[in-house]
Amino acid sequence: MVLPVRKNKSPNTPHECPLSQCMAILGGAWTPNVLWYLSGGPRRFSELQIDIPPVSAKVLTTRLRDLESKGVVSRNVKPTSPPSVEYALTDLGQELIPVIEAIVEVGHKIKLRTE
Amino acid sequence: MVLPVRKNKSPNTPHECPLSQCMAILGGAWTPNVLWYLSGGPRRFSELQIDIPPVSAKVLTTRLRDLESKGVVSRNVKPTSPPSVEYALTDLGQELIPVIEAIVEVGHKIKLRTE
DNA sequence: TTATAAGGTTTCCGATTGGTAACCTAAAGT
DNA sequence: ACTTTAGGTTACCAATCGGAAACCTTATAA
Repeated sequence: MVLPVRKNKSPNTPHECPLSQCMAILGGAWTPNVLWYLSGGPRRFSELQIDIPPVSAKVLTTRLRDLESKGVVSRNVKPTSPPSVEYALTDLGQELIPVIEAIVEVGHKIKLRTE
Repeated sequence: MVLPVRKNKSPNTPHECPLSQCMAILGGAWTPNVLWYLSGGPRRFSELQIDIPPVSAKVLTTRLRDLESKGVVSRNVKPTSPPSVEYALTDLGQELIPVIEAIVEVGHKIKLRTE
């Protein structure tokens, strides 16, 4: 007795995979963390380093540049001395907040299970 | 004029980072896709391969094993010949659905912007 | 005049990923 | 006798990732 493969599509068939679209943004190391901290308001480079101690300067720079090029984060150089740079979520970035919140919420539930 | 670093914590301070907890689950390649298709009901190995054509057998196996060990997915071998194996979301896995849905929704919005 | 600050960049390197392709088992169909 | 099927496993390989540490600039403060 051989089970036939159900050739029908799964009920959930994304149209050209929005999942991958979005995960391309969230994918890199520390990306969700950066977005989370920025969701609390604009934040400077050195402040993000304090918020997320394990992130290296190299990776933090890379992430912020990536997010900027994707239109998720804005970069604002203030004419102080030495110049300070403030990062903030763009409108598109704001749209990601529900995702981050959902992730955080599940993270809590997972903790409750493992404890 | 030197800007003082705001030493206060960001308003959003996760308590021992549920973000990382959850991202540890969602992190691997194709993981969100697998969860998405499983959210439509139980699905067999070969069916998932059809659902997600670019995933290799090796990676799909790895993902499913990972998810199983994390209690997100259940594995059920049916006594057919050759044996067929059905994967399904556990209760914990169900809790991830809102996250996946949030990701999909943002994916759509991103598409609208880039078009 | 030397140090410090902010916000990086660059180089080097090892670890982790993920892909390809070959292989495996046992039973059932042809 | 041979092939197909389901669900993998294994070995090998190249690319990518991310961490550590050193370095850079320019203006002000000590």
